[in-house]
Amino acid sequence: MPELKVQHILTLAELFAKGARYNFIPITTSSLGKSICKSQQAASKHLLELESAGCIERLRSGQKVSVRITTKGHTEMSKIFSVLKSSLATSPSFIEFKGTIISGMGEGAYYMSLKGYAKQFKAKLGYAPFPGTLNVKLKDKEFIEAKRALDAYPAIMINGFSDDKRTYGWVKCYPARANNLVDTALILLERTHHDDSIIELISKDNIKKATRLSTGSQISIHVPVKPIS
Amino acid sequence: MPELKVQHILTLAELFAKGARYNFIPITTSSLGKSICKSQQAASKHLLELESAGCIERLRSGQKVSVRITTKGHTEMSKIFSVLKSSLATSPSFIEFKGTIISGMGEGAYYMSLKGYAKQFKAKLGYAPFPGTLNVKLKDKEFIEAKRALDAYPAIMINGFSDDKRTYGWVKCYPARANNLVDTALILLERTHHDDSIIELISKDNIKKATRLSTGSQISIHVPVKPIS
DNA sequence: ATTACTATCTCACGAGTAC
DNA sequence: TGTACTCGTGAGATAGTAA
Repeated sequence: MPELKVQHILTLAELFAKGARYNFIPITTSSLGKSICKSQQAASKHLLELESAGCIERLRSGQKVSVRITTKGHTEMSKIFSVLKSSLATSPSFIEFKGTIISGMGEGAYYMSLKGYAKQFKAKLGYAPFPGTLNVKLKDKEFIEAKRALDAYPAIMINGFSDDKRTYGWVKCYPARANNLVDTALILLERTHHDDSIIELISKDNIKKATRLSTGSQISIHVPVKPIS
Repeated sequence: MPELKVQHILTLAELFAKGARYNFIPITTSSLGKSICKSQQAASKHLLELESAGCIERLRSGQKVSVRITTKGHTEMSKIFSVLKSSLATSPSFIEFKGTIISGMGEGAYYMSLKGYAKQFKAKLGYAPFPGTLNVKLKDKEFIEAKRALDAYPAIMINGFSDDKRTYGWVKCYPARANNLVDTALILLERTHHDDSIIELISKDNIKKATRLSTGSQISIHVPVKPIS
């Protein structure tokens, strides 16, 4: 944590902006006050405090006062800057879901086996999924929100299609890893009868077997995403 | 000026660092308090204020609370960031001197005409200077400091030499522009009898004539320098 | 015009505590 | 455990003013 007082940050930034890093810059406390949206008195105090903190130097020639930022002032500012920089640079490399396995498997199997989907899965995911989806009831609102967030990320699109009877909606696939053990894909469906708190997973093999999990078990799903710039 | 309160900057930065930009992150006010070196109460208030400012959203699931930074929060943070960024990026492209022309011209002429200097001037500056230097009395301490600052920048070096009688010191030349009118060079001498408050200028032609200035006139000298990274 | 002192006010913070 | 209230203290701000 930088030792620069937070309320001095913008004042020091203003001095930098005025070019006071490398030369003594003539400045009045009232103009500085206006720049930082504070009173003349506040600006005066800031300068006094920055000076005694060793962040700036002042030169007086009679009435006029000039200010220059010291190396320490520069260092302190850089510290703050890099804290903010690294903060803003943070972007997720994955989105995590936690929940409980619920029944499922029945209806999903029907869809997975439809040729219109199966062919695309094979082509785009590299495998024909085990016939059936694993349904997971999300534990918390937080994960329901995460599901919405995930929706904004690019996915592998499985297109919808029609047969004689009806039309089938698209499916968005997000390759993921369940319990850090099994490769799977989280799927978002164009049309679903599930509520928001349920997500579905598909996999090459039977996930329940592979993870030795059964209905009621806790499961965590780790979905890698490309950081948004 | 950003509307984010300054004391919230580090708190928001901490939330960013925890990854709260893209997902709801579970966080307790006491852990947040520790992170920002404040009390649990302060952290709680910061969150309340950031929330009502529209910078964050909170989700409660019973006991647990999760926080996510909104687009506005991101925007506000970015504003602060770019203020600091542009401030720190500021570096001088020139150093300015202001002063009064004083006599001079006499002694300087002698040195300028010495072959040991004249040859180097011709080779390194591209011209043989008008025989004589223009002496400028700096107006303020600020400019005396600027002179010291200038000394740290790379210059065109005119080497010292010896003849039968004595040795002559080096001369550092900084190409400059006087009154935004005449190309000149500010010179710093290894040995000088002048005090700190006087600088000397050389030029291809007679500066006084070119600028129509005479002893006692105000003059400003603009010395371009390469920004320090 | 300046800077910076004193007095006053506001509000940020921490302590204690209810829920 | 949590969050967030009230309240007291003091830092940080402004107003007025001296130099």
